[in-house]
Amino acid sequence: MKDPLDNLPGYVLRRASAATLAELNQRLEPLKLRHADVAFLLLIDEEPGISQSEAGRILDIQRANMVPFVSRLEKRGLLDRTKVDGRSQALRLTAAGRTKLAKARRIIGVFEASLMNRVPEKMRPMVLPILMALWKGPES
Amino acid sequence: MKDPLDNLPGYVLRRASAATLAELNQRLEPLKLRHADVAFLLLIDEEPGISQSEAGRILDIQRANMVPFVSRLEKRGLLDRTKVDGRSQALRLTAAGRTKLAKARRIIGVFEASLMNRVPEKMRPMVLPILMALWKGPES
DNA sequence: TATTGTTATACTCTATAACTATA
DNA sequence: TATAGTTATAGAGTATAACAATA
Repeated sequence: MKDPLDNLPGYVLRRASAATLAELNQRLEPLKLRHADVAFLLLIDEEPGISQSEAGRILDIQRANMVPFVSRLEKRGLLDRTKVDGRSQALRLTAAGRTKLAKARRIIGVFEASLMNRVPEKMRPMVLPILMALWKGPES
Repeated sequence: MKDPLDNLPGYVLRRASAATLAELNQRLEPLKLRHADVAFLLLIDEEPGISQSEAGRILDIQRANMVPFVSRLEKRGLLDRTKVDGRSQALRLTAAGRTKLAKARRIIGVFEASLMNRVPEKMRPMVLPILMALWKGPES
């Protein structure tokens, strides 16, 4: 039976997100990482020394939820924390974290290419602009 | 600070979905409905007498998770179940369910229009095809 | 044998409130 | 006063396994 909600962009957006997320998590399973882990590692790699709160703001993860998130990755030896003042801590990848991230990058690369590949070639340049517009609105 | 993941379609897809979902749930809050409730009511309205399992297959909700989902809406008087054979039950909207859905439809309409509105006009015809392609791949 | 509805359960993700120590 | 990190907790949402009744 055809899904009668297929003409609602909001609904299709959600289904597309859920389906592709599940696929990505499956691809990352050999590394024992989830999609959110990789996003976080990518962010730390690009902004070494970033604080936990700032990372949470960028990734839209609440301060409270960052705590177990960070400490799990720290326990696995993928990142470390160094106090920068009495409150903040600077997050940096360890060598193991960088090695892990390099592997994750390859998986992400294949995954993102596969995503683009299912879109007809003519429309590919519109994918990112459209998704950004849906996310953040017309400006920005 | 700019989000350094903004060039990854998969990541932006997830953020766009999460942001718009949260917005839709907020718009639906006065009706005490969640986005999944409305999708379900829309489906029953278009396929009256559909079974619980079949609805779950279409909406990608597991049989086991349909149980509390359906019974909550039934307790609120929005739908009813009638046995069609010893196993299956036909789902149908009640009068109250149709009234509620009519209100939800107006909210959905405004929401979907607002979604399209944040996309530059030239790209709007591509929104649904691109999202469908990301969801289900090139064929279909 | 396969399917429907069901129960029980667990895990992830997300949300809120409150506390502490620092700035 | 505002912020960073933390604790505790609760609520969605989602996943699996197993069972009884029925097809």
